[in-house]
Amino acid sequence: MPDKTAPDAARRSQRSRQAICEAALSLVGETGYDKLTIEGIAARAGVGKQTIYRWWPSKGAVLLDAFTETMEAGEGTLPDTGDLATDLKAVLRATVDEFNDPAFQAPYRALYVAMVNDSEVSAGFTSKVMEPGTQAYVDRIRAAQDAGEVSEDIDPRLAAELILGPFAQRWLLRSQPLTHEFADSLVDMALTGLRPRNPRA
Amino acid sequence: MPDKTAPDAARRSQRSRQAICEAALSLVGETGYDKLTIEGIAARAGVGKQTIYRWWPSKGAVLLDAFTETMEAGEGTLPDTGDLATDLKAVLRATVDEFNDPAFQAPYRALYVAMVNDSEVSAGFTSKVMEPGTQAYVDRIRAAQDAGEVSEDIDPRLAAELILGPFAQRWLLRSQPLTHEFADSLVDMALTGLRPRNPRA
Amino acid sequence: MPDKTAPDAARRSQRSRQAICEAALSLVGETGYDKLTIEGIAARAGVGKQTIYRWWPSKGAVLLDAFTETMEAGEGTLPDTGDLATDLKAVLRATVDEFNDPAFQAPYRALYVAMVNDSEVSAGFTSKVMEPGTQAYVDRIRAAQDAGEVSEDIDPRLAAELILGPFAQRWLLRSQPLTHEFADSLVDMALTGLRPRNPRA
Amino acid sequence: MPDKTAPDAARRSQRSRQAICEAALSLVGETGYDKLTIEGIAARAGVGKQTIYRWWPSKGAVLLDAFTETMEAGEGTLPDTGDLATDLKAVLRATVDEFNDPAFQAPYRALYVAMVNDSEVSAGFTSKVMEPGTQAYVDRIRAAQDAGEVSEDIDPRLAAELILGPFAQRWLLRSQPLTHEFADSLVDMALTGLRPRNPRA
DNA sequence: GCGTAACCGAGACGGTACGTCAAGTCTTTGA
DNA sequence: TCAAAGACTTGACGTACCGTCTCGGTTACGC
Repeated sequence: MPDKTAPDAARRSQRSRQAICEAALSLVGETGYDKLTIEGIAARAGVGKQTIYRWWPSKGAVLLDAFTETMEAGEGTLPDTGDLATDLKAVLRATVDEFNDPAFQAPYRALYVAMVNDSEVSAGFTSKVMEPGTQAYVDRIRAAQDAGEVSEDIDPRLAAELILGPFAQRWLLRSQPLTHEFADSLVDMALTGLRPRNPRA
Repeated sequence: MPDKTAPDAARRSQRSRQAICEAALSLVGETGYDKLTIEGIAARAGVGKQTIYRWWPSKGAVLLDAFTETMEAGEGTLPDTGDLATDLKAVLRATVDEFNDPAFQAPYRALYVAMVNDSEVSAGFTSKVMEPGTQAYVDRIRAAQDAGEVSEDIDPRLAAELILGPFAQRWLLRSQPLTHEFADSLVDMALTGLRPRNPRA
Repeated sequence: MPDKTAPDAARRSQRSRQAICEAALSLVGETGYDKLTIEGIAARAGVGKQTIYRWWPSKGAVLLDAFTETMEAGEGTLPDTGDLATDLKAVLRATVDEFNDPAFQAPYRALYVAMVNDSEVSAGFTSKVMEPGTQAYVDRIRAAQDAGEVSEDIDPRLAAELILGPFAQRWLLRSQPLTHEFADSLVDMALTGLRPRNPRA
Repeated sequence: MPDKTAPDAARRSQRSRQAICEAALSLVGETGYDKLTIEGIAARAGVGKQTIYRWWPSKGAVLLDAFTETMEAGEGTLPDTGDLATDLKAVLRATVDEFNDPAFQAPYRALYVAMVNDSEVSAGFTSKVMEPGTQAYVDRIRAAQDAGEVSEDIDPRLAAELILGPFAQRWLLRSQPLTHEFADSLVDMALTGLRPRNPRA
């Protein structure tokens, strides 16, 4: 006996689910996160509001689902040419281009908002969107460690954050433009560190 | 060139302004950003709604004003004991504690949301809130350069971002807890970089 | 051809409609027409504002509906004792009493205001409220014509107005009190006219 | 002990008074009574709101003042050609034309609303606007009594109402158009009455 | 001829109500 | 049988005015 007349997932209409996700993505691109409404999504999807409320707890959750759907085929690995700096720069430059594309930026920024507000969404976003990307960095760095290109005693995850954190911040704050030069400098600095290579001695 | 019959700032009631800022801060702490309403602020402040709309364009702007007011006395400099790592760790540990304090965290997180949504707020937030803090790091790092503790050819601002970016990211994503250990590791890694200090030694 | 995605009248909640009408009538009696507010009606009726806006275009229209509802059972005929003067006086005296009753007067006066302002309401008021009452007079006068008591060449409708018009004006203007004597005199004068019965000749 | 620090009428600005009256009349013609606002009048007149509140208790009172001002030169008498019917018809036809003029109709209708709502205005309206007009009818009818044209035992004031009441009613209700034919019929019927002139002849 | 007391314009203030929009719940209807 | 359609209550939105108040400035009177 279900506690709350739980919906029967088996009978779920895939057509509706699809339409709702598409509507949510296209609307958030047009109007931004906080003008995104359940009513609007329902109307655009040609669906009753209840169909949304039945399956998602909040508009943030809808957005998260919609977003993850578009990136099913996450390319989980970074290239490995043997030179870590080159590989990281290549990937980060591509990411720069992606985050400068308005069509991609709008829903991503919306998700960020949804996430900061709602720790439910936060968990999903972290594990489904952020984690795969980060893990690819971690793997590549670990490979570099095995090749002796990176010091053994550093934590690869923290190292990944050292690169991705400043990148994300600059994108969020819009404080300075995201450029390829920025990507390159960031990688270089992360690899080298602040301290002089050959201290006095 | 008057934009729209601008209100006369000279006649502005300081009592109201104060009350509105306080109400905004206390409410955002209680209910979170997206349950924060202009009506609620007006009611709590004992003020007509129009008095808010007259002086601020959005609730994000109110929040920004309210927040900046509490940090007028920005501590603009970092300590300088001569050892950069020690100084950065000390400050970052203090920041960790601050960002773990729920009373501080709520309005700050709210501001982040306001900012990601609204590039108007974004600019104000960056220049009034982020910039002073970042600048203190920049100054300290430049001092370290003068002392020969940091390589001459790095950009101090980018270096500051290298530390603050990962920190902000971890706080926003709630992916892992903010601890003193994290602060220390972050500083160490930023100073040293990923590459082995003494390659092939 | 529905103008604007017209609501589906079949699904209309009769409970809400009833409550709104009752609330409107009781409130207008307490506060007068221009202190009557949609918000007040909604609150008193325990109903959302939107439920009012969905079905009525203005507070005048609500009032008109509410008022007509109370007089569904319009007694459409005047007594006919064979003596027109007697019958008219009897009815007009009753009307005097009715219009001196504050409980009746308030909403009626309010409707007058709504009507003078708004020709939409004006038409409804005329056809649903005024017309039935006037028609009863017309019928009785026509009967009197058939009985030879009233001249054949007068227009019964104009005759009805000859009696009701002065009555309504005195009520509206509050210039002099509405009394039974006034009713009697009015009927007498309307029947006899100003001219001497037996002119010189 | 002054009740409310009454303003000093001697120092009143006639320029402002004039401007307010003109603004009130022109605005009520453009927007109707209930869209007429004190703020609007003040703005149009180039006057502070307080200047209105200082001298008038309500917008109805302003309107009444404004209206009476335009009819200072009240034509206090009806023509007397010796034939009452002719004279009454002439005047009533002129009144028909006046009340069909939109420029005149709008403020007059507005005043009616103000009056039905507010018994303060009602008294002023009756005595300053209605009374002079009615009195002219009363005088003319009394003259006709002296000339033997009208029965001695009728009340001239009631007689005046017998004509003016139906006229006002038809104008207010917009139930049927105001025409010269209506004016003529009304006068004829009022003079003759409903009963046959020569019963049983 | 010089305060000084008023009215004046302007408009900010704490409020109320507007008419709209959307949230989230509940009921009716059709396939 | 359940999804759609959509009416319902609730409540915030941003706007328009309310009537009160305070601000300089400008008369115009009384000393």
